[in-house]
Formats: sequence, structure tokens, C-alpha cells
Amino acid sequence: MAGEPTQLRVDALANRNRVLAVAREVFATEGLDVPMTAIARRAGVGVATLYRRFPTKDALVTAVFAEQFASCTSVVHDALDDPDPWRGFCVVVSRVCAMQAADRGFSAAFLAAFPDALPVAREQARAEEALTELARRAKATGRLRADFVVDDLVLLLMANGGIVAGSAEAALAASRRLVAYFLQAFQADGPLPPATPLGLADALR
Amino acid sequence: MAGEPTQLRVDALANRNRVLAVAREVFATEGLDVPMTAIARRAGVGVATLYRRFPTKDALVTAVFAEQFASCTSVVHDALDDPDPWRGFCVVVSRVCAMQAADRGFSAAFLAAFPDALPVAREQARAEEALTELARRAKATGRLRADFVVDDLVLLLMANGGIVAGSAEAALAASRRLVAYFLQAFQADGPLPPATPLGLADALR
DNA sequence: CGGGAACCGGAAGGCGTCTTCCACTTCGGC
DNA sequence: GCCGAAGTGGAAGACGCCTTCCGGTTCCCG
Repeated sequence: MAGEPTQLRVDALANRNRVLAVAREVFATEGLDVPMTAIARRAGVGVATLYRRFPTKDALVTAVFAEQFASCTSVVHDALDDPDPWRGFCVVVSRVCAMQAADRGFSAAFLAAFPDALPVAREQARAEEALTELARRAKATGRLRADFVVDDLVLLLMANGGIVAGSAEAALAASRRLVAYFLQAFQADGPLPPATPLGLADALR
Repeated sequence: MAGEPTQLRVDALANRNRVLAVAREVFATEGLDVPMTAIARRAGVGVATLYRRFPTKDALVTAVFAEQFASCTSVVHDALDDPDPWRGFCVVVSRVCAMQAADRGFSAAFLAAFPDALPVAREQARAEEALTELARRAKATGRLRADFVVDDLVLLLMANGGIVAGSAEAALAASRRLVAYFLQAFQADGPLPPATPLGLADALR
């Protein structure tokens, strides 16, 4: 039963890496709606080559953003080490939103749900746990409002996705202002409607 | 020099209205990515009929959402009559975001920029003036933070668009929580990065 | 009630995308 | 250097969408 020949020929490996690099850049600057043909052309390979390494477009997208997700979760775990939980919390929010703003395809990939890609799901669960803990500590310091829920970060991420969908060059500045407003609100203590029952990344679409 | 026969035959007019009604409903529940064929079928007409009334899909979208925009601007102008500017401001924000959340196509139509549709642009300009005035008064009461700019509402609308892009049933609740957070932040007085130089509805995409 | 214009439905054209197929080329162990 | 397997490129298939075309039908005025 299976397993792929993890031993690629050197030229094949070079092509694969070239494709990944090109795809990463193109997805970042133009979003996910780029024809496979265009990616292949810019990578200097034929379409077939692309499809032999990544049997479907989704597979390519998943491969490209796998590491992005990894750095996302690492940001979260790093924040747990910050002696000031509130600062850690702010850093997480700012960093992740900045990543989203800098990469046009990131939001789309994030929201596109991964039918397969189990490792991603696993990472996600661990990140969610870490976030819960971080929020707990931040609340304990009194800086984070008591009725904050982790799902509010999904809210923020989706909102930020809306921002990023607009003009590319204004995205970063706009995203920063959005984050600032949110952090402002996370500290306030006025009334709020009940939290929405969203799962951290499912229940989207 | 032209002009269209504004005198449609009665059956043609009935069909036109049926198409508009169906399109409005379908766009609201499923978004703008609905094939013209589907709209025609659900309206009980052929595709040609649809295209004779609305020469292009954009034309249909514009026609469908023209009135939505109108009620948007009327909300703004009504708010100017509220003796409490801050309350008026809150009502505007809540209402418009609720409209956006209730109608899946609204955001897309709103952001899709209207190359033609001058009347819309005109209304938009008037609405922006009204908003500026409303914001001025709200600031005067001290409830609205001094560094608020009207473009922040575009920020909110785009953010809300991101929310609405997610699951349809959770959209309304999520949107409400988003608005609540924003209103919270609009009252706070912490530091904020400089406002982004977005035009009220252009400069998007 | 009759004729002509307005109107109609569905099939077909055109385009862009994802994906597959196959004859040809290149690598790398022997 | 040789040979088989792995790899390759570009054309072709499949699909879905917007839009146009045409023969038949329906309304409305006189």
C-alpha cells in the first residue's frame, strides 16, 4: 500500500521547488485565482509537470500554505512565553493579521477549509488550546475583557480577510488600523452581544 | 439618439419584474455567483428574455441593488435628524451592517465598483457629506473619538464583508458582535495608527 | 379579427479554466 | 556509453459560464 517515491530525481526535485517558489509568490501577490497554466509558465515547466507533483490545484495551494500555517502557530506558542500575557496577546493578533495582509492568498487558503490536510487540523487544535490559555492569562491581568472568547479571533481574522480583499497596497495600513480598533475594543468593558458559535476555522462557508 | 421604449408590453413588463424579484432573492441568499441560466429558469423565462432587459450581468446586478443603495443613503440622512448624534451614528452603523449581513450579494455588489451607474455615485457623494456632518456632531458630544475619520466606515464595511463571506446563518450574529466591538472602539480614546487614505468606495480592489 | 411588431425559449458560439494523455527527452546506475 | 525508468511539454478533453442568434409565439392597435 502506497507511499510515494520520496526519492525524486534531482531535476524533478529542482522543478518541484521552482514551482513551489513561484506559486508562493504568485499566490501572495495576486491571490489564488491564478490559472495553473500561468504558474507552470512562470516556473518554466509544462502543466503536466505541475500536475504530476501536485495532483490538483488544491494540493498545490495546501502545500504552499502549509508552512505559513506553521509559522502562524509558532507565533502563538511563542506568545505563551511572554511574561506579559496581554502583550503576548497583542503580538499574536498583530503578527497574524499582518501575515494575512501581506499575503493575498493567505485568507482565501485559510478560509478554503482543508478537506484533507490532517496535519494542519492537528496544528490548529494545538494552536486553539494555546490561544485559550493565553486569553485566560490575559484576562487575569485585567487588560483583556472578561467576555472575550477565542472565537472572537476568528471574527477578527474574517474581518481582516475582508480588508485584505480590497486594494493590495492599502491592505497593510488598513489592516493595522483594524487591529488597533479591535485591540482597543478588547480592552474596553462595555456591553456586547453574545458570542457567535463559530468553530475556530470550520463553520466558515 | 435613442432612449429605450419605456413602454413595455404588459407581458414583457411582468417578466421583467419577475426576473428582478427572483434575482434579488437569489443574490441575497446565494451571492452574485449565480449563473444567468439559473436566474432565468427560476423566473420561468428563457435566457434571451433576461438578456433583452438587462444587456449584461452587471446591468442586472446594478438594477437589483440600486434600491438597496437608496435605502442605505436614506438611513444616513434619517440619522441626521436624531437629536442625539452619537445614537444616530450607532444606528447608521448597525443598520447598514445588518443590511450587508442579511444580503449575501450586497457586499460583492458594493465593492464591485460601478463603472457606469452615475446616479449611484451621486447618491454616494451626498451620503458621504452627510456622514461627515454626522461624525462632526458625534465628536462634539464627546462620545465619538476625535481621530475617527469617515473612511473608517469603509474599513468597517469591508471588515463586515469578510464576516458575511462566511457561513450564511451565523453571519447576522457575527456581524452584530463585530459592530459592537467597533462601536466600543469608536468610543475609546487609546492610540491608533494613522488613518488609511481610502476613498469612500473607490480605491477598493 | 387580422396583421405586424414586440417578445419569447432554447440551442449554439466563444472563452477561460482545470485536468488528462501521449510521444519524446533526460537522468543515473551499470 | 547504454538502457530503462522517471520525467517532460504541449495539445486536447471536459466543464461551466456569459452572451448571441433564430424560428416560432403572443400581444395590441385599428
